[in-house]
Amino acid sequence: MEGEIFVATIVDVARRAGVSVSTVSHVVNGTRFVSPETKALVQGSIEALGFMPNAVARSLARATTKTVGVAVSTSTNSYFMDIVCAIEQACGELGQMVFLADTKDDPEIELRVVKALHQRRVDGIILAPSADPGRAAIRYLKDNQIPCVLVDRLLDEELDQVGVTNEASMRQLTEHVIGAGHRRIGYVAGQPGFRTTEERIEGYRAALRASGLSVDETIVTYGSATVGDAAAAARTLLALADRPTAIISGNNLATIGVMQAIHRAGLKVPHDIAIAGFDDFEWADSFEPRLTVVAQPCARIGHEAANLLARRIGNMDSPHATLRLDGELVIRESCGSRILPEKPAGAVDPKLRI
Amino acid sequence: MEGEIFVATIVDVARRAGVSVSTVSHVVNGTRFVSPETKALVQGSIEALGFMPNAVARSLARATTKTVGVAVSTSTNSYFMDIVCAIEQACGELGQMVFLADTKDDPEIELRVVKALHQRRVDGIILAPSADPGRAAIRYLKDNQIPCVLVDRLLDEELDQVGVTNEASMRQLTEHVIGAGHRRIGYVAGQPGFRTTEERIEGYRAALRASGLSVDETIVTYGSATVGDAAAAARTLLALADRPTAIISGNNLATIGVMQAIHRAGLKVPHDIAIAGFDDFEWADSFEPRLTVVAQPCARIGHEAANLLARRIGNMDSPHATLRLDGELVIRESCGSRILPEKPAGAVDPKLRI
DNA sequence: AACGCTTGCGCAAGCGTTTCGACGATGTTA
DNA sequence: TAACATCGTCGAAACGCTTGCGCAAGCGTT
Repeated sequence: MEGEIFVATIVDVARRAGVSVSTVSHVVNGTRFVSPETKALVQGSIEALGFMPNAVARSLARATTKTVGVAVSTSTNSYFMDIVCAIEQACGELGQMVFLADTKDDPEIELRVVKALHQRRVDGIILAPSADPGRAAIRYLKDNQIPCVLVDRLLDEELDQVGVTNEASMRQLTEHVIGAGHRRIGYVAGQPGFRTTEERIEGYRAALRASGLSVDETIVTYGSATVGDAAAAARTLLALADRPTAIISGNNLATIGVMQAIHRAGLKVPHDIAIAGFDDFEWADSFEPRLTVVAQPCARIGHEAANLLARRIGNMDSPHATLRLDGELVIRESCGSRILPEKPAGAVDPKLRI
Repeated sequence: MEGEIFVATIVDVARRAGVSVSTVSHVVNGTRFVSPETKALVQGSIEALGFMPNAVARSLARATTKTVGVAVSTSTNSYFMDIVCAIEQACGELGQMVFLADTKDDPEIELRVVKALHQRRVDGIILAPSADPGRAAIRYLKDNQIPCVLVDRLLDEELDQVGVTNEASMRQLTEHVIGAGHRRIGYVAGQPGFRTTEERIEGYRAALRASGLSVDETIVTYGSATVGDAAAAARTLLALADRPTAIISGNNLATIGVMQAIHRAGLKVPHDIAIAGFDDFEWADSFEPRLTVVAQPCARIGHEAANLLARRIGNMDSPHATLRLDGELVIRESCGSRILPEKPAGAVDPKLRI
């Protein structure tokens, strides 16, 4: 092996080209006119030495890192990874790299990673905030004027945020279940403590009320953080004397948990019980029960978040935006019927994959 | 809004404490003895100013960033995200942050992101190499002596690598299928061009041969990069006059594709056809067909990769290691029988979730 | 011929740390 | 009491880049 690898610096390039360091910098960045001859000289030198500007030195000098931090709970919710990928993609197009950090949905860890990101001088942070009553991380971000955008779990804060129309989407989903003939519909919520979770429950309630159904609080379970929690919640629902004829789940984890309970109970979907949930799965088309769900536009969420952040980085006092993207009802067979949602006759929504 | 937020630097801290900058540095880093009084003084000053060392300046001075890059194909294979999360976790414990970069399994992009990572002066890179015949990215890594470890797709290179025992695991899976009574077993491989893919096929072949079965190359399809590809491959298998009675898939994407084709064909698993695949799914326990698979130890893969990288960063000429971790056969019901793999009588492997 | 403008580039002061060498003020020994 | 370690601290040179300022040469005016 060669002992120490030589990595060329800008002064090596300058020396070899017989020009000043600043000239090299200017040709590298195109920040000033340089005569074609000199430019060629410099480029030749760069080529010859395999020079590649040291990004950390550049960051120090420019006071910007072209880096954003993404702090989400990777473990608890696989759907975040779809968003993360979209963010990565969008950031790449904006010339940014992304730091991935796991909050584990723990306020303490959340604060820690936000600080770590700040210490690394990221240009901005995209955060799926944890259920922290003290909102320590948020406060930290605001106190330090760190550009940031919140995803998924929206807050009543003056911040950029992007999420989905939880209430409307869940309402639509619930209405579909009602339309399939169900009158006694249980609910297994996602992680407790989030507005997202509340809004979805609210959508569920609203749909019930709008259909003249009363909401029986004994069959809505508030918040399960894991698949196991959801399974347990569903189990109690299934053990009820007058068990619900349908269960709606508040997110992908809850859906899996509910199905686990149903499976263990030896029940068949949709014959014995109907189910529907928030969040779609790539495999949902080919496995039984074929889930009827509302799908979140993960790609768009990530994209919008990245772009909002870029805007905020560009201008710290542009107005704050909060985007609500629509979920998409994907009707399959887990509710027992293949009824279309009410629509102007004949107009089959093309977005509606049946 | 306050106009410009003040962020304290080390000189602010020093000034306020009435000591030199170097002393502050030494108390921050514990790099030299400082008298208790002075230390207290400095710490008070740090506290008061909310000082937090600028990581980019530190990186420049120390010539190390405490950052590793993870370059994988996020889009094509969700299982990578499990590995990424494990890497993130392990790196966190090692005091490293991780840059996430998507290679899209495109050699050109791969090289680009590796260069970008290098430009950012990451301490090391964990790479799931693309199917690049020229191995440009690998060459770049070696030429520049960048500490790196390869995951999943192993190469015949002098590098640290971690993957699974593809051949043995697939052989075990195939033997299980054979044990379930199948004699005509189709194969739908994962992404073409990877050793991983080849090894799995080889395991499948070996199992067939070991059981005295001949391998009919007309029912092994080599490589499908996407769910759609796999579905198409499976479709042709299903259209055969003497269609296989079982299909084995080479990775999670292929599994979904195969199931898609089976579902579209109106076939029932395992009644009409059996299936088994590489890669497990969190939901596999509760959805039909309940897939029999070999599960990869993603968490361990990520963990080992991170630790190998840390070792390599610490010592550029420690010997190269390539780790092969065992997959775990998870027998469910998609092969039509609930036969246990051959084991010493009575000894039911506890690792074997049935 | 003196003047001023443009053009293309170099100088050097940052950016916020780390770290090596040195330097007084003590305490120890001869 | 002089010579000498030891101890705690400080000064300053890196690290590799950016960028404001200014300079010299070349040009066109009067």
